Amino acid sequence: MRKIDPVKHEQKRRDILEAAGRCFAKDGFRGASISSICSEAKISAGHLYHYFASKEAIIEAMAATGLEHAEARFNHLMKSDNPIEGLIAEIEQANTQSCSAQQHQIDMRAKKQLHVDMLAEAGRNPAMAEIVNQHSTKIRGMLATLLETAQKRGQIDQTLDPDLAAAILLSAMEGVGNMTMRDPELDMKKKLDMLSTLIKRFLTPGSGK
Amino acid sequence: MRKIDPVKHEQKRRDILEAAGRCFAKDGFRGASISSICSEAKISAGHLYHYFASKEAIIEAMAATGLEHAEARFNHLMKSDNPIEGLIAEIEQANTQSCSAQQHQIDMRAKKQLHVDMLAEAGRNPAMAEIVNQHSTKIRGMLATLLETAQKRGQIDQTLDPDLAAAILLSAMEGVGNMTMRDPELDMKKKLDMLSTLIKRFLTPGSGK
Amino acid sequence: MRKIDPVKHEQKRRDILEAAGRCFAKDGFRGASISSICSEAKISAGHLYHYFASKEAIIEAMAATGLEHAEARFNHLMKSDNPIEGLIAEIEQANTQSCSAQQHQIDMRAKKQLHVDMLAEAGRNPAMAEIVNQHSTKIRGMLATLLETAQKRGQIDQTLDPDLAAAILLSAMEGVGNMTMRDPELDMKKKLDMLSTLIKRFLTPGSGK
Amino acid sequence: MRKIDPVKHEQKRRDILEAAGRCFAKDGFRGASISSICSEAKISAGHLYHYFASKEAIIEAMAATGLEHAEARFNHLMKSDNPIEGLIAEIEQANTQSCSAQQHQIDMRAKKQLHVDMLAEAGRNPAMAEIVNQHSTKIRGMLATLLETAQKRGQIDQTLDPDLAAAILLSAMEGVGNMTMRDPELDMKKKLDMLSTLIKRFLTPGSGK
DNA sequence: CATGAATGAGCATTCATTCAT
DNA sequence: GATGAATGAATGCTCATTCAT
Repeated sequence: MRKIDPVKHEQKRRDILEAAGRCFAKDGFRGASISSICSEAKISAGHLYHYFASKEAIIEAMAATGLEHAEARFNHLMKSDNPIEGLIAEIEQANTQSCSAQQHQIDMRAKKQLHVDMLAEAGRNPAMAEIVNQHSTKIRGMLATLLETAQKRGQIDQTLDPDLAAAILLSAMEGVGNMTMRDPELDMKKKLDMLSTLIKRFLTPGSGK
Repeated sequence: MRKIDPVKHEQKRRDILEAAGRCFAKDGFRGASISSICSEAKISAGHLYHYFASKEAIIEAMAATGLEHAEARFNHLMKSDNPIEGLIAEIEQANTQSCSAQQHQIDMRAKKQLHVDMLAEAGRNPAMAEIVNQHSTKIRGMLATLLETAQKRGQIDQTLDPDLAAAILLSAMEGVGNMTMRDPELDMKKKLDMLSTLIKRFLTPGSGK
Repeated sequence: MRKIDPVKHEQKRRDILEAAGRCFAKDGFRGASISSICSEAKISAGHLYHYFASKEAIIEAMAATGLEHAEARFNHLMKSDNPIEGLIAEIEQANTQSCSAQQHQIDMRAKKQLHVDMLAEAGRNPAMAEIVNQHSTKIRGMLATLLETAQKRGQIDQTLDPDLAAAILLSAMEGVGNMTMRDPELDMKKKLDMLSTLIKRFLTPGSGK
Repeated sequence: MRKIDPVKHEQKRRDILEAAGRCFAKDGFRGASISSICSEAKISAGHLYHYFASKEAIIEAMAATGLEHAEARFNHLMKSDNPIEGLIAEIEQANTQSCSAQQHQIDMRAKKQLHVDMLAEAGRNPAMAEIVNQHSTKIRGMLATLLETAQKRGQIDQTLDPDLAAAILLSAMEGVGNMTMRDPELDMKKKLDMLSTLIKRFLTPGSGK
């Protein structure tokens, strides 16, 4: 007679988070209103608070799960034996819409937008800063490990500090990702080729003098 | 009957813009209120509307003048004969606080914050998108010209497309600049050294295979 | 098909009423929420409505049973042959914490708070006004009867109208009880001694001129 | 051209305070809404916040000014040479509506209601508790001084501690004042006569044994 | 020029209550 | 009996903007 169904509850949470993601991408964390999120999620204003304690909590949950997904994907792509190839695969994955053109492009754009919003938010919201920093540290660690392994194999320059090199590479990749916002007129394919070149030259052994 | 003094008027506009910059850096474009800007600028709420038609207008004007300053500084630093040296100078200028430590660091952080905010805003505000894009295009043009000249002189790799290379370089620099937000624990000096290495390897002739 | 157990039902009602009492004392009738009462009573929000039709109904039931308890205690203490002694006993009972200091003091304070809240509520809620008035009339009747008996015995001034004197005495006692709220710094023991003096002088025969 | 008119501002504050008083008396501090106060004061919801920082601030200001008025009136009535006469005058002033029957009675009732509400609020709002306590302490001091003087003149019993006696008298008066809420059916005139008797017997010299 | 009074829509959040299970 | 999901109106408060002076 009395049951708590944690599965349904969790599913609803995810639904709301997705709706919130669409609203945040369109209007920003501050610009999106609770009522717009509720409309998008097709629930009443009051009911949202059975799932999240506050707007802040929604933002944090969304940032956290979003970054976890990114992390998982990155982790998967780093399985390659060659870090250069892995990075390039990751870049292409993150910046191109391969199949279901229209819909995917929207998701892509929304993800980039959320990413930049999180960075901006991190600058003034300590909770967000910590989420972003933890995620960044994790990803950096993964890449650093990969670089170290590759160094031992002689695939990449052995004089580079793996951690610092990872930091710089990820920053550069992020910067190039943001170009969609800054310079939407540039051809994505050409940018990615040039980025590949940059990465190869940076990492290739013997190029360090 | 006497006309307004256009010089004074322009000065007041600049004062307000500076005050707005401080508020926006602290609270974001949406988070900062007109009344807080007026307090900071020491004018009354109503009076602000003699200088700007709306909050939107303030945001746009601030973005525009802010980017013009950045542009001017970049232009000045690109005067060097060697683009690699120029870029590194620019990076250091943009990421370190040389003299009046405390105050400067605050300004630095505020500028970075505003920069990211503008990027985020550009994603949803077409007016902001155009401002950011125009500025980006200008800076990219400058750097591309410089790279082209250097290619002719044989200082850098001649196989690189100057425009694309400039785009990638600027993106990477921006990404590294944003690291302060993502990973505040990393040592700035080391990051800049690594970035220099990246740029050198990317541009140095003969490294292309 | 089996009927509800009226004993259990009544017990649950009492449990809820007690929980409600704690919440109301802490946050007031308006300030306490149904959900906080349900938490305190360890039942679900919806289930409460099997026992009470509305928040209003809870408030009224709580006021009624609370006053019935007060009434019973008063009735018991008025059993004494001498009304002066009885009143003083009642005052001490109502204003001091004899044994389990800490806990009792909390209960004391909560009761006083509820008492004042009821009075305030009575001013704008006719249902509450009637409850308070009925209770007050009953208690006043008891005391009046007692005074009348004592007058016949010559224990107290015979010129006093018993009903009016009872009203005034009860009011004064209530006022002194409320002093805990108004002037918490005053010593309770001394106040009670002074109140005893007041009562004695008021009632003692021959003091009327 | 530019003027701040503090007189007008202060007048508006008072207007709002009066409107708030009416709303609070009708619905209680918690029950009255900002929007109802604004309707009553004929201003917009937002504009109220130019005059008061919060609802809390309105409540406190209203309590403070209300008690100041009461204090002033009390002070004036205590000018009499005989404290017994003064107190009785005060009681009558506070509990009867002499002239403009209808309107005054409403004010009277509203004042009593607010008084009880303040006491209830003081039990859980420290700010209100302090306001009530400060006022109470002041009034008590006045009365104690008066009693002391009268003791020296031999007008009242010299064995009573003036401060405690003042506390008890004020409490009793308050309790009787609250009777309007508890027992509205009782005749006010008779109650006041009986209260006079109580006071006289309490204070008259020689009645202490 | 410059002020600050004034507006009214909008915000995040809370709450008493209902209902399907 | 008993649960917790669901509602939607209401609350205190903020804000960009306008306007009389």
